[in-house]
Amino acid sequence: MARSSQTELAVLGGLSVGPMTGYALRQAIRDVLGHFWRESFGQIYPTLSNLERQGLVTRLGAGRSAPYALTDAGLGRLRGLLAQPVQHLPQRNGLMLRLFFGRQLGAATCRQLVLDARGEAERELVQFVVIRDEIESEVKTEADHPYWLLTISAGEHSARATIAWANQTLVALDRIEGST
Amino acid sequence: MARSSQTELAVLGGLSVGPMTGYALRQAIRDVLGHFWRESFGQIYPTLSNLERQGLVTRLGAGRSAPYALTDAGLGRLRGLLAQPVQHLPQRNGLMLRLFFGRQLGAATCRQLVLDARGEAERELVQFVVIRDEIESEVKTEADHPYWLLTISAGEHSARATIAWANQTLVALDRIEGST
DNA sequence: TGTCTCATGTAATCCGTTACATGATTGG
DNA sequence: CCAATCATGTAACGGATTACATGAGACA
Repeated sequence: MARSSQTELAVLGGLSVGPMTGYALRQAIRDVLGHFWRESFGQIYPTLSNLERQGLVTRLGAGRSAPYALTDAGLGRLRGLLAQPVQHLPQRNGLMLRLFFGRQLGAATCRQLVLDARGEAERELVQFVVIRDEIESEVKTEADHPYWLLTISAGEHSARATIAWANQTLVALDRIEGST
Repeated sequence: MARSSQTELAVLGGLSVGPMTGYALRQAIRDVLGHFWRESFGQIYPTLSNLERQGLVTRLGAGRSAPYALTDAGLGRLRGLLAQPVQHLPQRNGLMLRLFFGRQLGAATCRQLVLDARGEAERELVQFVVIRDEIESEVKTEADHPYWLLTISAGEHSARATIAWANQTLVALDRIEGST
């Protein structure tokens, strides 16, 4: 699966929920998929043009703000892409890199980094509750909702793991600091 | 902090542990930092040449297999880079993207994806124990070790969180499957 | 009228992987 | 002497961000 298909997948998937403009699509990806996905305008618009040329999406009506919608062919392509093996992204974690070379950085600075990471995880956790409530309280319960909640749950598990690790790590850093 | 500095950081950091050839550096990054970092030859060699031109690293001896070593200036630069704010990488999680659009994929296929993810997390967990033992049993206990263990601990927390999430998710998928 | 948000696009640039090319060294 | 590993590099390509450019519509 070529890398480009990853963006195609996100775009087609977004439109499978409902017709949208490119602008709204980008907002939806940022707001709803933001915890595990991101796309920029520079990717979304060329991809949409591309998909339109292939007949996988079409614009509902004319004019600048006409939303894009999936065609039948587009839905087929989406299902094909979803069935492709998951691509393992090159993960790069700047925090871990700094901690690994933490001796050069000093225990005190490492502490601050870990505190920051814990704070961010705590804020995320709050966000997840908000999103979960939004999904569960939507008037029209979409068939997609149960799946969406699975990804929220993953975010919650991940955030809680980060917080637990951070607390342990702060203790460990105290020991390191004390022994120098 | 430019993106390129991220590779510089990893290279300088690697050499802060000890002199190495580019080849060995790549292996070390793959084997030791592999859980949260990756570099390819195409990045490492140009970066090393670059750093040598700037006098931040130097080769010990002549010849093809002469290892690179940090200079004093290089160590300074490393400390400077480490102190820069952590760069938030564009995270893209293909598994989550598929689950989010899981209705199009079908609950059974989603199940398999989650099973695969759990299996991988379990294998990682075993790996972490092996690495932890290696670090703790090294004859010469390096001052870096306590910091290395912090990153192993993060990996363990993350893997355990993935396993717990997967188990919950498998139950949830059964419910979804049952209700269709 | 002016400003904010909506909406679309493009060009420059950077980063990173992959594939290719080359040759030295080591061990069987 | 042959194969595998060590060791270094480069060129092509693709993907992604960023900044720039443009303009419509809403509303105050």
